[in-house]
Amino acid sequence: MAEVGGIAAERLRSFIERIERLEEEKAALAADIREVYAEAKSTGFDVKTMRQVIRLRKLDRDDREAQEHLLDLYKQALGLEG
Amino acid sequence: MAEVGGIAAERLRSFIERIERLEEEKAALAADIREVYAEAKSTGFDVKTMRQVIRLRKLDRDDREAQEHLLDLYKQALGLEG
Amino acid sequence: MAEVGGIAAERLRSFIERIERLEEEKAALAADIREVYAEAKSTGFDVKTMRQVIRLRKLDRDDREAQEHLLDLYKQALGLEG
Amino acid sequence: MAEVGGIAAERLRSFIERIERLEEEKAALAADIREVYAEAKSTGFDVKTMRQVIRLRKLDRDDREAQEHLLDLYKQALGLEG
DNA sequence: CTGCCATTTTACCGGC
DNA sequence: GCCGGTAAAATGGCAG
Repeated sequence: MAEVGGIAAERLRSFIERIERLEEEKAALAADIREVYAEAKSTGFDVKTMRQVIRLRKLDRDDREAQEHLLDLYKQALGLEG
Repeated sequence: MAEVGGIAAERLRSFIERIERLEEEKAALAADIREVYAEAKSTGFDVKTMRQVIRLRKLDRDDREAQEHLLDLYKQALGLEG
Repeated sequence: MAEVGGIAAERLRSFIERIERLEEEKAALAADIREVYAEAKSTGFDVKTMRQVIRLRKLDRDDREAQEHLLDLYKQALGLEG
Repeated sequence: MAEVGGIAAERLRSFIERIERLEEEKAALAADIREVYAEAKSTGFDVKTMRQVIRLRKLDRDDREAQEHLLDLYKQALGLEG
């Protein structure tokens, strides 16, 4: 019985389960991250500040990526790197 | 008739209408922005690149703000600026 | 120096700044809207439900506008109100 | 130089980097998930509906877990399976 | 329990 | 006219 109501049920089930598995791993990582924050906090660090630092470093990274992306656009616009 | 089903109908209506008014203005601005892009495009500029430039400049601004916010947190953490 | 790398730099800068200015105003309105929701919430209204109401009213408005637009088309086609 | 301004700099750096590493892995998983959705979509499935299904299945799982947790509490309270 | 922040979802806009 | 990607809105989760 590969088809139910015109839907390839097995295929769908496979996709769903792959996603659920990945979501599970993602949730586990989120839990790990929370643990690290908790550990840092119990060591006396300020979580709010840590988050801010991490956000800032991420902004820097994003900025660099955006710069590179922009450069690519310019190259493209000028017909370089063909 | 200030109350309907336990809800302060007039008060609610007022909030709703304030929001709808603001949303309208916001939509108008979005339309203006689209127009500017269209004009720029018809002048020969590449819209995609323009968007990227604007995004980049915004990232810079956000970065600066995050820096300042971080500085504030540090000050706070050190008990400065009482 | 009106041209850099074949790009009318001043013209571009002008477009960019117009857009950024408009974006700023748009962001300010978004902030206003958030404030109104916050106020409504602190008055005891449920924000989520308010959003639903607003969405529905917008749909209604869009419908009416579409209807009116259609009516205009018909009138035009029939040579009325020319 | 283990201390800067009263902050155990190395320790902090270590926490930050652990978190960033974990965030990176989390982002990678998010990308994987997006890919699976994309693949499913290109196979003809409706992504929005798939998300709904997954949300529902998660609710079911959470319910079951809550039930089981409650059961454990009861068992414990009754001195069973100690 | 409240407010804030991240993530997710929806809507829009440009390109093909 | 549709698709893909990008930005905005909205919801949910976490810290304080």
